[in-house]
Amino acid sequence: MTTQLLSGLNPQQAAAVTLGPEHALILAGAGSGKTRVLTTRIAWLMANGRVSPMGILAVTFTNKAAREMLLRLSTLTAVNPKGMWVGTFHGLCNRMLRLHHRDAGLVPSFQILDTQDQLAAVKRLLKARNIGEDRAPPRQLASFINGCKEKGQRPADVEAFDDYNRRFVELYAGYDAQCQREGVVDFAELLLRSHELLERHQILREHYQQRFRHILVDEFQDTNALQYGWLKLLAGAGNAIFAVGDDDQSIYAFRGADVANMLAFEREFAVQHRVKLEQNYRSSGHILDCANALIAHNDRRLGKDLWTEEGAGERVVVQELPSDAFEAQWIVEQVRAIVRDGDRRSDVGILYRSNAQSRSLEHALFSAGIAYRVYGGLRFFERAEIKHALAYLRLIEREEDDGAFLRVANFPLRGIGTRSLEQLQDLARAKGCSLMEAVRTASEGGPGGASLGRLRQFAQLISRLRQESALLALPDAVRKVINDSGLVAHYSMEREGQDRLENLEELVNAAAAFVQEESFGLDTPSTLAALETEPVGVLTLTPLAAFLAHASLEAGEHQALSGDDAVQMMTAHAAKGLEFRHVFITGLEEGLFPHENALSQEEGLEEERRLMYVGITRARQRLYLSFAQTRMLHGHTRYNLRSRFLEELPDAAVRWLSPRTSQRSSSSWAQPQWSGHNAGSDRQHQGHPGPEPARLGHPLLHQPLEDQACTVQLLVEHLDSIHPLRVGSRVRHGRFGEGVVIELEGRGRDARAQIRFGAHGIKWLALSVARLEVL
DNA sequence: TCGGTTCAGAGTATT
DNA sequence: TCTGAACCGA
Repeated sequence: MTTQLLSGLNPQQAAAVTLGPEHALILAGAGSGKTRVLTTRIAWLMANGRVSPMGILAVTFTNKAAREMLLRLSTLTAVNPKGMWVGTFHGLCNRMLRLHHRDAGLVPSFQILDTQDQLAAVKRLLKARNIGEDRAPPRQLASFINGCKEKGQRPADVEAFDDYNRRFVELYAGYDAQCQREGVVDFAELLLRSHELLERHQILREHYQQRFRHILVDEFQDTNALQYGWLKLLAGAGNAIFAVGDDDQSIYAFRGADVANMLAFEREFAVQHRVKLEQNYRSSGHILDCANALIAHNDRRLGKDLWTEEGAGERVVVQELPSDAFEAQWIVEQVRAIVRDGDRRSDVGILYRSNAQSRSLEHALFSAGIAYRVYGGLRFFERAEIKHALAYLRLIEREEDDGAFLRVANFPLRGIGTRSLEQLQDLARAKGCSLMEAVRTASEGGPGGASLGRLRQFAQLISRLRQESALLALPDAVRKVINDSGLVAHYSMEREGQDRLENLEELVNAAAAFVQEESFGLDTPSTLAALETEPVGVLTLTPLAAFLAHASLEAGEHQALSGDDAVQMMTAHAAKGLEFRHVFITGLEEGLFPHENALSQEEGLEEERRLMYVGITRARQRLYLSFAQTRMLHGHTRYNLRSRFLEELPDAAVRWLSPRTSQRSSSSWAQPQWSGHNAGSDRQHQGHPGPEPARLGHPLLHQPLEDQACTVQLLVEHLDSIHPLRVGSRVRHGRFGEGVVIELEGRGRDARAQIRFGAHGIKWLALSVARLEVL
């Protein structure tokens, strides 16, 4: 049985899987079979009787990763993994808090605020305190609160060093009080509460320490201080942490992730076993050479080199284009060629640094009639109509939920205006009760007669729904709520309400699917057995409360914009964990990728490089890198240098399709190096390794005839804009002295340059007027 | 309460 | 340039 588990693993993987019950750090390179090692380890531990299913805790960051792990486990073992503690940090903390809600100081059916809800709660707090949003910007306050919580700090722990800060701390305290009153917790609170629970309750802590003999952590490099602290509390004397991560793929420092946790873990736990997984099963050799060479430019690394048993494959293609529009057009051509060669559109991933870049790409793909799908839009449970329906459900579950009350008291419209709601809030504040309670007790001094009647009707609607839905199965209850609340009627009246109606219907389906999943997980005999020592709390949660928690913790799929076989477009961040046969990384320009905001500190640059590394290692077979000489950004045409990352790739693994200028700062504009003849246009698809780049001619001239007129026109326009300055050029000005060009825009007489002068700061100068000496 | 206008800001993102 | 949010008048 165990030999079968180990078959097909390479020596390092097998070593990791079969490590003894001690702490271990697994450095798992991209495409090295990380998930396989994690799940096989769990299966192996159980198969050898080293641990029972309930002795395992496996934690990931995303629901997707958790699902993947459960799926693989179900193929590796006979145990139903649903009852095991496998999930996201937030999911597991939620589970723990439900079980021990009393010790955690929470009501049993506490609700979870997502980011939107949290922001609304913060705004409500500011309003209640009459604090203008200019004095405390809600977003800033929310992120301050989250930042504190992620460092493990309650208001009392935060050092208030100035008045501004003191106000934030004060508001943080007010926010926590408001949440407590309403019985809601935000995402960070789930973790912090759970941390405090373990910290303060020795018996509980020891119970879990003894129970979870093996703690397995996925993507360890992404843990923040609080998550690491939580793991430390769970790690008692007799258990083992199996941490899997890749410092080279740490790209979330900006949201609190701290790679240093990897080293801290080795040190604090006196980790004896560090296993490196370096054999890559995804990409061909040239692609890996690029990845290795690039990441070698980072200083702070644990050190790792990817290799493959497969061949070198095709060289990585680099293409320079005159503008973002041309870049998009070039990609369209390549995708067409790929499809002509028999691959699917969905084999293609197009990556970019920032979402704004998707526009020109979408435009080109759309015009070319190529189906594409952009990741990153609104997700199912984040849609307004769904949030509305959920707000009704939340009020039914817990009438103290003022956030939900305010969201739907007057939606659909029932004549309860802002004014009445404000009065009601004042009343509730004065009485120290919830809005719903305030409606019930309001007589005089509250909202005026007519409004009060409507408010009472609303309150009656909610209690009627509560009573009636209690008798129904969850999906039927959801259907009743969306109908009787008037949501369905409202959206059927709306011109563009059809999609929203469909989404509401989908919510009913989601509830049905949820009920089915849950009953699988909790009612099968094997998992009940696994849960036998579990306090009953989790089983007493109503299906509705459980569904609401599910809706908050799992926002659902990103919307798909087009059919099944579609080109996949996303940011490099979103691509982490995915792979494509063919990958385009676009916009490889200084200021974009690496992003300008990251350039000021060395750490920022290294993170950008890791992001590039993540992008490169997504490709299985072919990798296309492109950059544009000019790009429209924020309404200005920017003239960017090509990305330094391109210089960091090994020549032998790369094929430049466009002539490679020797200096990144040299002007390829002043001396266009393409021949201007339509040489080589009979080639089926340039972009694949083929004839000498020098003989290619400018790739744009390979466009179909009907497009060529416009192409030439565009080229002429671009040539018109020649001037000797580039971003980065050093110049001298009579009055301001020496400076550096940081941006260029306009052309001809309108051309302007933004220049940073030492003592005189940053200035915009018209090139036709200013006397500039280029240094 | 809606619709239009104005204004600022513009990175990456999971739960 | 474009977008989302805030604000004001009907």
